[in-house]
Amino acid sequence: MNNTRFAVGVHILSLLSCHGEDYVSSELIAKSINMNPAMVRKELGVLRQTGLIESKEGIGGGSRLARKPEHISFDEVYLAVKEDSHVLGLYREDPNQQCPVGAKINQALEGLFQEVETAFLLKLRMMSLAEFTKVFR
Amino acid sequence: MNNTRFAVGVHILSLLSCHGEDYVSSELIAKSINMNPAMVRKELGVLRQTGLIESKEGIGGGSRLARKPEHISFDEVYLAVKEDSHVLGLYREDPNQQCPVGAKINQALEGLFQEVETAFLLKLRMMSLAEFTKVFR
DNA sequence: AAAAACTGTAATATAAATTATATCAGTTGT
DNA sequence: ACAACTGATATAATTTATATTACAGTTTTT
Repeated sequence: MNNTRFAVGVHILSLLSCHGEDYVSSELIAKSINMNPAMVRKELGVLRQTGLIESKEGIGGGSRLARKPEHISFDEVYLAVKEDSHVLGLYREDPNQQCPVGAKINQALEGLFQEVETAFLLKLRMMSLAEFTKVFR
Repeated sequence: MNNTRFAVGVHILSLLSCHGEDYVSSELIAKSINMNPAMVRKELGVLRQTGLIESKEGIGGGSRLARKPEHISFDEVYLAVKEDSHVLGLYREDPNQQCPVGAKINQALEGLFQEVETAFLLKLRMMSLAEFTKVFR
């Protein structure tokens, strides 16, 4: 995760949260983030697919939260944007199988990564969008 | 963290752990990881600066653990390799200060990131190199 | 004291990931 | 029919990560 996607996701959801049930255009969102509207729409697509937001086309269209911010937690946001990345990064592709460590390192790392990610998600699950957006009011 | 540095760090430390008090050359390490020796030495430099390993130049030289693996935990490894990256990624550089959300988002994200990272490090601190390397024996 | 086996570091090149921009067809309200 | 939107795609620019090469400096051995 060496990108801004989680930050962007949270920014988007915070904005939508602040706009209640109104639909917010990608252009308005883009201006707030200072980001290209096309990229915002791409990220909106991801959030929509995970069921966090809903969008409407045409005049007066845009996006809004699919649920109350009380019921949106950050683990969902993370899972939506993480794709195949990992909190602890990547593995090396082909460690030396002749070496006792090289032969088993990736399997061992996978276990470690899994365990850490589980704890990590548990922490994120405890944090809601509603709680987070209090700062903006 | 969209790189292999944590994995590489753990791989190096595991190898050293398996070699007890012997010095292990960067070339041997590089072969195990399947990585260029110069890059390995660069990473060794980072681990050395954090006090996790010690190195010796010249013939018969190389690196070894500075402490027993029982006393090396993964939060140290993470802190050594993370540099300025963050578990949850990066912030956007200049959100719109005219927007109530844009004006405060980075400050709010910083709090969130901090809290998550603290929990994350706590989890890593509970995992020792000694425990991890059991798989290799 | 010279050779050999190492490290430490820097410079440069290549590859991959991230972000930006431009474009346009399709939808919906007026 | 027009205007304000979304959704999607293609392409470019930028940044980050990885690889490679080279060489001066250190330490042991002969």
